[in-house]
Amino acid sequence: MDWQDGGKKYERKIETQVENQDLVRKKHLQIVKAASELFSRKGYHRTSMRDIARAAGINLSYIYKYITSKDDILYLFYQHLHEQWTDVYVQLTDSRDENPVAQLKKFIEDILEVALKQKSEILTMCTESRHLEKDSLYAVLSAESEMVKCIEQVLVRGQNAGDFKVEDSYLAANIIQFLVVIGPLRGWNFEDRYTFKRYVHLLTDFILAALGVDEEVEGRQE
Amino acid sequence: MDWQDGGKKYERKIETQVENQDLVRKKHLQIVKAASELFSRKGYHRTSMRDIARAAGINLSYIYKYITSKDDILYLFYQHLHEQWTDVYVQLTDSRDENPVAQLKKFIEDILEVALKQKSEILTMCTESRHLEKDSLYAVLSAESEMVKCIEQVLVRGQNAGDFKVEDSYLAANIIQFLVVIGPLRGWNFEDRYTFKRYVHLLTDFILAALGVDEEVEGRQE
Amino acid sequence: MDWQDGGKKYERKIETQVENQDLVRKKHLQIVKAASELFSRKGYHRTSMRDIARAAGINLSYIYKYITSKDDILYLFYQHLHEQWTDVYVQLTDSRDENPVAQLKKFIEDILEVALKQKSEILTMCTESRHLEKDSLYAVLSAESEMVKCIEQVLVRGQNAGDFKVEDSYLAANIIQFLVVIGPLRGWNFEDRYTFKRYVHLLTDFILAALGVDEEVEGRQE
Amino acid sequence: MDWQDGGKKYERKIETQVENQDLVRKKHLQIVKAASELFSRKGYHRTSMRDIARAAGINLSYIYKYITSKDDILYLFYQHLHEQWTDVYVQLTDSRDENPVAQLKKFIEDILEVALKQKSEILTMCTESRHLEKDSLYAVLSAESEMVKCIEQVLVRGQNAGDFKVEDSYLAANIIQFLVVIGPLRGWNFEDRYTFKRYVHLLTDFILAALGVDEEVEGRQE
DNA sequence: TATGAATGAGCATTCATTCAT
DNA sequence: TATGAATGAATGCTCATTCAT
Repeated sequence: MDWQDGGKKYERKIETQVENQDLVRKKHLQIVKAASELFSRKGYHRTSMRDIARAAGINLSYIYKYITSKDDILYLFYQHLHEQWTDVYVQLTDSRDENPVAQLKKFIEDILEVALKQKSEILTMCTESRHLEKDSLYAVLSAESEMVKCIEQVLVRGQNAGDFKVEDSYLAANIIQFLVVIGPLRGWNFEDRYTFKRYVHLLTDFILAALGVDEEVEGRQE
Repeated sequence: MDWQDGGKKYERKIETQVENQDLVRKKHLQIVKAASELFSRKGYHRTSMRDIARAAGINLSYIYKYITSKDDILYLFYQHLHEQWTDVYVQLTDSRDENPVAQLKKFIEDILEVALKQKSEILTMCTESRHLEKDSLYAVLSAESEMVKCIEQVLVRGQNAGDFKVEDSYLAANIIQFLVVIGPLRGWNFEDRYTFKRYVHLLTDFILAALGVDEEVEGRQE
Repeated sequence: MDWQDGGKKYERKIETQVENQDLVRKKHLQIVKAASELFSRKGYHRTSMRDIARAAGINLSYIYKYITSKDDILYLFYQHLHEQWTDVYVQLTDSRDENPVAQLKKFIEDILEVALKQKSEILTMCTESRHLEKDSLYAVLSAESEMVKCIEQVLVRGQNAGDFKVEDSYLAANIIQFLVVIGPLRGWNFEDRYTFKRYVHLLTDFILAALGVDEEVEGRQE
Repeated sequence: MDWQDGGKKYERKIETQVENQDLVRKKHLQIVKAASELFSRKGYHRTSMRDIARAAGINLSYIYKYITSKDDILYLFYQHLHEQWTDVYVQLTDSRDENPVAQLKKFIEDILEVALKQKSEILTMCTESRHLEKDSLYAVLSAESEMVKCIEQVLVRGQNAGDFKVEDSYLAANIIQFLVVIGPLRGWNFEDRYTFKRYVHLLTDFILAALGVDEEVEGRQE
């Protein structure tokens, strides 16, 4: 089962009072954009529905035509972030004919690029996920679990091909998934210490070394 | 500069209306113990001062003699957690005559043991830290930064001794510090998939491999 | 002045934006049927316009072409109930040549039958009437007052004929009008304690006895 | 089982955050007095917690130390009214040695006097009772049912003594209980049509006649 | 005739905090 | 040292109603 199918399976439906699906999508986007910025700046709990309504330019009560509770917005926020990740994971899954090492390198670079754009959102994503209601949380966790599976598949293939030495591919996949968000989570500003390119290089090297890949040939340097 | 001195430097003072320092310490402990459990269960924002007072067995208004705001309690919570880590970092710093590889191994094992005990607190710590007020946040971040420095020193020593191959010791130290909390952060129950011992082994191997240590001699297995 | 004329006199006009009177009647009926059920189940205030619109199958905004405010619907609800009573009162008035005792007996039986059908509506009618706006309330009260007058006329005739002994026919008429709804108001389920027939018998006896009618001849029993 | 014992059995407890029972009673009284007036004037749903707080002279949030929800206030309102009735029912029960006819007469006079004082409250009581939450409603209904039992006992005794002719004492008791509140329920202002004394006389006569008491000796008149 | 989009005012309730003693 | 009484501001959410088409 790959990411694309798996992710859909556990998707939670947001109930709306408006039928027009285009409009729903548009308003959801409007809401989620406003909320993203606010959640990232003040956190979920310190952001009031009033704040969101104002920032989204939608009347407070009217927002409730498109969602049923504040939790929906948090879930929309996750969905929105995940959507931007999907491409990268789909590509990772689709490129199964390539050399696993190259595959993984590409993936790390791509996902870090996405993560760079979502810097503050990712922090929010990680810190607020526990405040999701049960259903939403389950949907988010299962989406994440699908992503980890994608990585794991690559590791297993690489292991079989003799490219990687991994004792436990599940843990390794989790660690990798975890490491690609370390930057936003620790609040690093890449201008301060590393260029983005160097950061990608260092993190890739760390991961590949951990997977037992002998990288000495390479001499990329800034 | 080592962890013990450094940590103190940036400590934020909590202003109390009570002089007796012993009493203050005692009450703070009472408060923090109650709050830890509540924060871990419900999160910072969903925990009310009333909840804390009740759980701590201290009159709500009386609590304000020992703190000035709810944020103080969150800060106390961090202090309390960090204190339990300090020993491990102090030991890491003190054992500078040992072989860096052994030193690091010991450190990882020790810190994972502490982290295991604090499972839910660590999750809370990571998810709620951003809700600290500016001063508190700064104090916490600088404490963390000191811890990272301790790790970095070991890496540098190991690098110089030819034990480690690390291109950037700062990033590596950060990653290690980050990885030792991956378990609580992802909510892993070790009973489910790994024994604690195996988990320590796998994570240690991953890190050592990333640092270029050739571990093939070892064959620890459960 | 009799019921039919009297009732019309004080009728409050519901202003509509639609001319076609047939259509208005049709929509009003649609609305009132939906509202009846909802009011009876949840009460007036807990029933939202949205609920009514949905239940009636009419677009929410479109409803406002046929009414001007929610209060109008409550008034329509009363009108609708009263209409079902009218027949009984008209018949009571029309049968002025009969023996007053027989007349009253027939009336009680008929009105209880209607009341049985409207069980939950009657409860709603009595409990929500005070929430009518001034004009509507006045219209409803005057309609009720006409009904009481119908009963009073019978009592007066019976008194003059020596069938009844009533010191104050106005109060007696009011009491009778009041007693015929006691069942729904107290929420009695006739299956539990009485059959409907026995209930009619008991109530009729009570009223006739109060009016000084000597009923000993009769021996109706279930 | 008599009213006093029976009533207590089903009493619902209102949970407070304040221990001091005297204070609780005092505040409850303050709240209930304000609420009575407001409920009677505007009805339960149109009365906001803010209204009540303002009228009671208690800070809105502080009210919640003494109650847990708005429904509690409605229940308090019933309790408060019922308390004023209790005396009359206790007296009715205690006077079981007297002549049932006299007993009943006294009861009707007493209860009408109480009802006169509570004119608008009684209307509210009857119209809003259905909006009580389940538990509260059950408590109120069982209290009412105890009152009816008190009346029924008198009827049964009178029946056995040959004073009353009642085919079904349960229904008769219910009717009597119902009739004593007819005045407030129909919104009668006694100044308009009857003096209070005459009203008592007329209603008493109606009830006694219905119970088959031959009243012709009496000639009370205004 | 009919509809979907939109609004402002209001709701019950909770909170961190302070006052008075 | 310790407590119970009290407060103001805010929160998520709902509602009757109107607008624009």
